[in-house]
Amino acid sequence: MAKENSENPRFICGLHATLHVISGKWKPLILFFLNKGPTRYGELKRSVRGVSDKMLIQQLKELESDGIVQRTDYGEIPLRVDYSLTTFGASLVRAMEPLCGWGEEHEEDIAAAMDRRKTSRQEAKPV
Amino acid sequence: MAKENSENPRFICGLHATLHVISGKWKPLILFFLNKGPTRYGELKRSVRGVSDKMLIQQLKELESDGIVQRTDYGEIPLRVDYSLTTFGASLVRAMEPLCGWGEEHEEDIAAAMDRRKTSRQEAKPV
DNA sequence: ACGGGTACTTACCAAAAGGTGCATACTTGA
DNA sequence: TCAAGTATGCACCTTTTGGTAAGTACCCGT
Repeated sequence: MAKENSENPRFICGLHATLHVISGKWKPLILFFLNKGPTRYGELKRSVRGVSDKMLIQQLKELESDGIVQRTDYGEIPLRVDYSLTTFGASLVRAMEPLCGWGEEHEEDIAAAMDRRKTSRQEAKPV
Repeated sequence: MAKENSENPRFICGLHATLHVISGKWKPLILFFLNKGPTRYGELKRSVRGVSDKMLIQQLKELESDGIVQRTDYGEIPLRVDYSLTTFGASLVRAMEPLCGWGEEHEEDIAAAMDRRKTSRQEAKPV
């Protein structure tokens, strides 16, 4: 039942495919900052507040292996690496814009709904 | 460190917010089918192949609490319920379209990248 | 009365995602 | 030499998510 990926390794709709690329707790943030231009690892880490090294590296690697971001090692004496969007990545970011817009417009409703769910979960597990 | 949601309960960018609404293993699929029109529970279950009752109901409830879908109980003698997109939900689906398009165009690259990751994970844990 | 269909609900479990913190290897500045 | 900074790796653990399987309550046809 869990192995029917032999016949249809593809997705139901394109969104399904896209979500595999952009979902991950820090990916939208990373994409958001990289969209502003190439960013050094440490700089990125300071921008994406709250992310740990492990998570940042992990998500960057995934984005890299998906061809969304590009890692550049300058091979310089004091370690120097930066990350930037590939052309492919830039096209993704462009396609994401309407969804960003929608999210911005309805941020409050979404936040309210999230709070509602968070609250009821807390009520379910009191102590 | 994990409780800094007191000052900024909002999101970094709209995408961040949107992803909270559409991420969930079956949500894109559900949205995809509901976009075709109101659908009865059982019908939806048969459409979204492989989903269990628990998951389908759970995701529908979340979408409902987010105001994306609408549950209609016809109160008829043999139980009859259907689900449809709200106006809000329809606007979300519209905003999702470019991302769907991007996903469709690059389905193969995405699938290839996913396979690459799946394979290396299997190699890492042989037995 | 029984099997099957409707729309769920629940308890229990496994897998995936994410978090913490320490370790590396190499640097520069004090 | 010691601390601090660069970019990463790794082991371990918790949280979240998803899956399995069973049960409920109602109805219908046989």
